[in-house]
Amino acid sequence: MKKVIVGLSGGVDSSVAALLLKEQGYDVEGLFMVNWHDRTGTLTSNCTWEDDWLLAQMVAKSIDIPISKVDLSEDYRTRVVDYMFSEYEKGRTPNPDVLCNREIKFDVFLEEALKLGADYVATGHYCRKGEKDEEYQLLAGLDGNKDQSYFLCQLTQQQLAPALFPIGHLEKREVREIAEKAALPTASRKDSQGICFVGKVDLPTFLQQKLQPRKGNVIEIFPTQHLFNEIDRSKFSKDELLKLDCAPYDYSKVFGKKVGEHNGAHYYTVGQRKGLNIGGYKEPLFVIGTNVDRNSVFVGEGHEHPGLNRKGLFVKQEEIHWVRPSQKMEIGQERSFDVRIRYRQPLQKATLFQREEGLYILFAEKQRAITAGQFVAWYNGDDLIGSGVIDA
RNA sequence: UGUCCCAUGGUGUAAUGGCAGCACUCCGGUUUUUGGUACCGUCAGUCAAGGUUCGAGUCCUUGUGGGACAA
Repeated sequence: MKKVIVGLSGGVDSSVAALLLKEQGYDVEGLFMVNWHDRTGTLTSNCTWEDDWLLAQMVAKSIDIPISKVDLSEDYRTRVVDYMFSEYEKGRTPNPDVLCNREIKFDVFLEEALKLGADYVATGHYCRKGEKDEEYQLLAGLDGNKDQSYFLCQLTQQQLAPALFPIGHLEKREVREIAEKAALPTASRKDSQGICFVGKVDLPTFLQQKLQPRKGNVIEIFPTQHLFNEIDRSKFSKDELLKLDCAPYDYSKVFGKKVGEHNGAHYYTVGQRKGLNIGGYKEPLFVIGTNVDRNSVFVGEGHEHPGLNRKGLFVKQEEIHWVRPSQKMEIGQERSFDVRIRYRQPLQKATLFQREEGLYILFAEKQRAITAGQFVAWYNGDDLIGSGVIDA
């Protein structure tokens, strides 16, 4: 009998994953991860890992599987949280949960599970595993509303090999129903939110552990800025145009009007509306850029501000990751994909251009708030082909 | 100093003498395994003192504060 170790989190999804595997006849064991002890800046003070551990144990008992726990908080701190601070410090906006999957759940945790003699490792992610062209596929979950493949966009073939996603073909509603029928103690437990294992935090407060507040100016950039003028496209080569279309605007050298003050540019991210403390406008102000060296936050009025909507983005060569190595593009090649730049975003038509320095991604429609440090993932329909960190 | 104009939530603005409304901000909530977005909701105002009127944000007087022109 094949042995599967399930990452039981104390939530409904991993509970049902374990239950289904058990019903399918696997030798199932639960393994609970402790990744975070600190509560600094946490909003849900009553929601600590102890509660989750208790729930996970109750679930294990309920479906009659052994369970143990493993403390990975050391790795979580160095490989997820430190990365988070360092990215914010550089003025970029990281995605800790993508890192958590790559570095913890499908790395350290996976190793632990294999040490315990597991043939497979399962999680409660809404995504599916397939096989094609002699490699594993990471497929979107069938519940289009819950699809979590985006969070696994950095996994490798080696990480995918022992993985099982028992609930990827189900709708959230069905998962809850299964949990209810089996009377699992997690059946009606609220879905988790916020940074996984840390929870919902007030980000500026959380970041203040490492990043000191520093007063700086909020500067409004007007949509009439010459920066936004259409260029004469006949004067440039195709590759020059590609670079221009995929480059961010540089606001630090153009005229802008000081409209307020902030406590540190590194606390802000592109597309952000709340927290600027500036009123009196007809339409809301959005952050359209930050500069941590000058400690400036650049804002623009309204959803349609040209600085907020861009045609393309760039991923550095060393940041490109192919979930499906067979699909890797050659230098000079261009291909169409379905792309998203954030969780739950409907897939966007885009063309990828592989160049020596990296990947240029040009969208059919302008994209709102393209953010450095976030992940871009490209799909072929359901099939997550690759991903990378947005450089700019 | 003379004349004129203005004063409404934190901000920007509406209201023939007849229930002070809208937008932005803030705060709270919903959605969301990242940040962010979106959606819903609450709080909050007629510069001060008198007067006219059934009734004043609105008209009159004075004061206070700001702006413009004049020298």
